[in-house]
Amino acid sequence: MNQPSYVRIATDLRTRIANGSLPPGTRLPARHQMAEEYGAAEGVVRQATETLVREGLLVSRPGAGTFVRERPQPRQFRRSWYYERRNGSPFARLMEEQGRHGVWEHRSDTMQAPPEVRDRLGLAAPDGGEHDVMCTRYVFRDEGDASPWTVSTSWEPLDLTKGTPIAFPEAGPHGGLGVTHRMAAIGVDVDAWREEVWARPASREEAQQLGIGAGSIVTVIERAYFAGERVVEVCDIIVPAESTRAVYSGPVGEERGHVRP
Amino acid sequence: MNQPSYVRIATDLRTRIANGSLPPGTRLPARHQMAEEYGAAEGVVRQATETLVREGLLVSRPGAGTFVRERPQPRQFRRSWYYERRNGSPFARLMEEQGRHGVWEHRSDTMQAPPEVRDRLGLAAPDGGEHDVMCTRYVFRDEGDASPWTVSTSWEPLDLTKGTPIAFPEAGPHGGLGVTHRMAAIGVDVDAWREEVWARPASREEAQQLGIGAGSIVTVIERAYFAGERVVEVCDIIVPAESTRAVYSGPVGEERGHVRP
DNA sequence: TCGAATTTGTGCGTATGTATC
DNA sequence: GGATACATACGCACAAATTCG
Repeated sequence: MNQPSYVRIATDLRTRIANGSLPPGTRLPARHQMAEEYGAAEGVVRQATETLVREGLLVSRPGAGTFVRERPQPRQFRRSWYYERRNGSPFARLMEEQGRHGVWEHRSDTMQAPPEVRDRLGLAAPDGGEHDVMCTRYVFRDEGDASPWTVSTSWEPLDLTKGTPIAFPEAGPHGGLGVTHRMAAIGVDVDAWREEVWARPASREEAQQLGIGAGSIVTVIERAYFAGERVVEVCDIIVPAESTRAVYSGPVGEERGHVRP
Repeated sequence: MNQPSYVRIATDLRTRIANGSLPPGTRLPARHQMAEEYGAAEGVVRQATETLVREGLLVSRPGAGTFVRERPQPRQFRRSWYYERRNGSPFARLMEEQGRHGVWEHRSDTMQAPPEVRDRLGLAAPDGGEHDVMCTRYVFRDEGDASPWTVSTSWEPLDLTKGTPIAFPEAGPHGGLGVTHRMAAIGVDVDAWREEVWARPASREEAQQLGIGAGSIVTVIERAYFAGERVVEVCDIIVPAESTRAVYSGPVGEERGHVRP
């Protein structure tokens, strides 16, 4: 079975990265040079390196070169159900558990929810152009780390929070605390969560924000928090797929309620 | 802001697919024809269609053409913690809940566990070439559906199951039942599970098995079942990322134990 | 500081092999 | 078997970013 050249080259590079003969940070020879070394055309080498860029093993920077990626310690993004109802920020807590120090930036704006978010929040049809959600964008980082852990976007319905001290998630007396904490402060009892996990190629903007190669893969976690039947928050959590694993765990046993279809 | 041609073409195709003017099953014009229509080179059109193939929107078949993908109903792969400890096969049950009918093929072999599996199962160093795990490969399908939901590979340590009626997961009186059921039959009390979720480009073989385009993305779910501190099964579950979402949900509350780091 | 060399990203055109119809 | 279409491969050119003397 004869493999295409670009697959052979990709495999060769992959093994040389794996066995350490191409350590992180190494700059690969230029395209034309590798083409000569492998006895192949430049386009073929390009296909091979693009493959490894999508796999997260290489990064290319125009004008600079193609580099073996500095692999951050494998990141564990624990998503366990027992997390909330504790003090402090959930992300800060997650990082502390791994001996890291979490920091983040955010920006909150009111807006009219786009149709897809509307649907997830169970909002009625829009009333003219009126703003009906608080949208907050986050970038979460480990203080010592160059590239962020995740970029996230959260939406909360204004009919719940407008005029309350928690309307802005990161401001006021409960600023920066978890959703369940903040909601409890206005008498909303968050009793369940639900997350849908999938993956897709990163957009150009996401790849840049997360410091990953163009076209590489992001894991998408779509979270919802519930108070009874009411959805009180939804959030899109975007993480680089090749360096971060979402970890779920729990007991084996009978159904105990609090599960959303 | 001037975008590259292949991005423009990809965006154009994406919107035409989204708004229904290129319905599922449509065959796109041949590359050389599209190149003429867009006033671009063939290579550029190829870049554009390859992008959409990776996104799961197109499939190309050599000699036949490039087609808008028949989008299966969005698949929900529920992974909730309360699933087990019920009668029947977990997959059959999952499908029933969605009004489908699950079927599957399998093949079991004893083998010596590869290092990575060894590590996950907590096995000691290999003893010569002796077989120490039962490896079972599955293909799970919806009876009415062309492409499988998932291909999975399960490993169970033989020092637990060898010589017992459950040594072959799909044979004997407990064949086809869930891991917790089968283990209970030999007195092993499975009390916790843990899943790591991430994603990567599909291998050629996986893409073919799952009926997705070359280079498109698979979600990987690495599952472990625990009996106390002992890992009694590990399983790699591979699903097409663009059509399947892993769904986790649970209550909000305090830690209740049964969680594995 | 600036300019020259280098490198990637993008684009063009062509040719051949192989699968499909 | 012939026509068609994609996969692979070759080679070239230019713009933009980066590097380095």
